[in-house]
Amino acid sequence: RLRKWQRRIRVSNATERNLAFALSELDRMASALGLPRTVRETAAVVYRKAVDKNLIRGRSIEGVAAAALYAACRQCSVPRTLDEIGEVSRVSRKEIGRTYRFISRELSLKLMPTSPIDYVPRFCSGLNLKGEVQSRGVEILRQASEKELTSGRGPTGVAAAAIYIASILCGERRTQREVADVAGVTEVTIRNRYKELAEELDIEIIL
Amino acid sequence: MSDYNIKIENVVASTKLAEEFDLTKIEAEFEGAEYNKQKFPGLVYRVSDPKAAFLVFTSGKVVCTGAKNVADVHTVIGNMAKKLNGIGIKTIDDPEITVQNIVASADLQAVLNLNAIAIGLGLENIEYEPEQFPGLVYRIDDPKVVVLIFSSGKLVVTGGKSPENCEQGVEVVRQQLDSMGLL
DNA sequence: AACTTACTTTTGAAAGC
DNA sequence: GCTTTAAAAAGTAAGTT
Repeated sequence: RLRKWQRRIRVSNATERNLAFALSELDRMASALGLPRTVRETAAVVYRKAVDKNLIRGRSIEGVAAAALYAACRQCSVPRTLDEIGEVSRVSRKEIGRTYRFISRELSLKLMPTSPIDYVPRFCSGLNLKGEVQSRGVEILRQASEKELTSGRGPTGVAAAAIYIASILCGERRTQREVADVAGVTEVTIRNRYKELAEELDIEIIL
Repeated sequence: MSDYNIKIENVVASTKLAEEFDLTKIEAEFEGAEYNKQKFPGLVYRVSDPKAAFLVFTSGKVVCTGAKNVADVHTVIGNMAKKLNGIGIKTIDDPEITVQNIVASADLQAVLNLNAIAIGLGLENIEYEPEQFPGLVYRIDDPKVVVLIFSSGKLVVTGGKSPENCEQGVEVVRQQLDSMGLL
């Protein structure tokens, strides 16, 4: 009888300790990424649901925490790439992606892939671009989506290309190198995407 | 009629050619054979007749990959047995060959909206993470196969045990997309 | 900017860590 | 889970020329 009690207390302590560690991990990563409180809370909710469904078995707390944060960012429409989450996590991008798919399916998160539009505000502020450029970029992305120019392409690359074009159209030109750096893609990718967008959307770019 | 250009790209099969193998001896006798026990427990051997690659194990079991059709699998395994006999290694007469996996490609000849397909097939039934990979992953239970769907309309069907499984997989996808008006 | 090479995803068996 | 094999799809990346 007493043994059973002690065991429960021990398990309870371990569970609480793990939860506390996970929450501090979430806080640490969220702080490093400068994420708002709402995202941290969303991530905590996702993590707790994963715990309630025993999804941590065979997985590291760090991995599930990172995956929960990745999912939370997407749910809150302030996406971070797996690479960005990976940079502040001690778990590899590959495992975060794998864990994300697992908890996403098990918790039925049903998240649509990230829209390039969701990256526009962050990328534009990183490039010190005004709201006008953001609006232009978003408009270009809306048209791109309608003309099937985003299927299968990386959201960050498409967003970067749209911003690159918008910055030129608004007379606030940023170089491909600058846009590539804030978006975390290569100049080659921006070149490929922006040429495709300009061509299909009949946008004339005068350099 | 409708031609989806279904093409088998790779066939993986397994069999047992002997009760045991001396991989070190085979490595010494077979030109190009690679065997690093600490790296991988099997010996790797490539042939170009019909092109294929073998993984040979000490247990006598063999895995054959890279063949372009089921007939070639039997051909290359037969050739392999003869080569082994050629260096004095006895092999089992009529080895039971099991096709474990077939990879095929196909083309629906239509540009696809993967976001719409993701919703149409149900987010809980698919995986589509363009940040990581450009194809949408669709797992089918009917013929138990996995289909990778690309925006170009090209498909990759894998996991099937027979060419028929692959064809059925393509047909299931075609029909589902068609019924949702996404083709 | 072109080329080439290479890695992402999926599948399956084998024997061992 | 990993290791090794092969193969396609399309996007992205990295190293050369």
